[in-house]
Amino acid sequence: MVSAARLFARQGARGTSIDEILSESGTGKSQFYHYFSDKDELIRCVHAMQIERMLALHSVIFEQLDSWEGFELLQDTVLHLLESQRFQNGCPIGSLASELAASDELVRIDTEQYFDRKKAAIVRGLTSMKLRGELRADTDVQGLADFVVTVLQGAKLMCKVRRSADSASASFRHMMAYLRSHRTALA
Amino acid sequence: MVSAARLFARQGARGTSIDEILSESGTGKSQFYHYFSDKDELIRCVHAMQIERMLALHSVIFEQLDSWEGFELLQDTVLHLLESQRFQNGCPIGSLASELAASDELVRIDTEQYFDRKKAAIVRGLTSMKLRGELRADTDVQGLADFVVTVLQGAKLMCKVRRSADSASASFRHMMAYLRSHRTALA
DNA sequence: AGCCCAGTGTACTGGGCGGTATAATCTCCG
DNA sequence: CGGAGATTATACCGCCCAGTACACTGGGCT
Repeated sequence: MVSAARLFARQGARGTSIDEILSESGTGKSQFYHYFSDKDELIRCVHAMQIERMLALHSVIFEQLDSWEGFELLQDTVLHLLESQRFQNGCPIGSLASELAASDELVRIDTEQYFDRKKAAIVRGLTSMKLRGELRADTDVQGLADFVVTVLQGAKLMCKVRRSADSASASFRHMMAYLRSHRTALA
Repeated sequence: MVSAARLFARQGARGTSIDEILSESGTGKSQFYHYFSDKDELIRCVHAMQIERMLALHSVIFEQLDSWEGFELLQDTVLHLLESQRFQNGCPIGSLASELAASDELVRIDTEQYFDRKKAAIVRGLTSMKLRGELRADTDVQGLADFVVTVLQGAKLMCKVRRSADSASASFRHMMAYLRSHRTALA
């Protein structure tokens, strides 16, 4: 499963054969078909696993999203994660979604829920900042959260294509500047 | 070639067979191998064609990017394009890049140049706004252009996954608000 | 007419794919 | 020990894939 994830990131789900995954993981075919009914199920499981892995990895950060430092931490973490793979993979969830969202409805819905959960965490953080009076009362928390998710996802694609963090970090800088433009005098 | 593009958008390049393309376009195999040496070349040609098509389609808008109305027009055009395909495809260039950038270096580089050309058009527009005194003198034109490209790309992925323009249009709204926050008193 | 040849239709090939069948092995319990 | 059931290795199957071979067409030239 972890082998499958690695290969999917490198060559896409459709571009990876079951035999390849098996030889990389050192297991046999009977094991595979014992745990999964077919390749599509494997793809969905890998995708769901990546989603849970990402959300778990960021869960601590998500709880700190009620401060500017929290958002800084979020973008730093994303950049470090991308750098640790030398900007070669971008976002495994986004990549798989791009490849399969149009043809596999279950993958599409799982991805949608992933974005929803990310957005919800951001909404929570921004809302409590608003309640504390750090954000202006007329701040569009929902739209802003969508905006953050969009920028994060776009930035990860930029990294993958450009093999560099330059565009992504510039985008993050501007995103943060915009977020901060909603702060009140008190904050 | 246009059939190939349509199928690639729906099921990805790796998920589309040559036979499928041929039966959809009503041509034979000998024609295909007369014009292309192999499938990879077709993929690259389709990708390059999509890039030129997109840039040509936006060329008029790119020339108007020296005004707020120009940017409004850009985002409206992108949204209309996405809507006309019922948000099922997102960005064909971004999708293909997500799928293949890690394994096909030529596709990656073509995509990078596509982003560069888009960015250059935005830089031109913002620079002339700056020279006319509509943007603050300390505006980071380069970074801002990267930011716009990133948001556009992220928004197109959001449309594809969510099958709705809500996230995208919220993101565009906030992007515009941020751009406008750089205007001078005179503008 | 006779020839040529770029362009086209189509049958074919070898290999790799997803998936299955079957036999061997391990594990647990009497 | 012995046997039953779960787990695993491996040989295999049919299909579909990318790519090739080859026969055919029709228009231009002599």
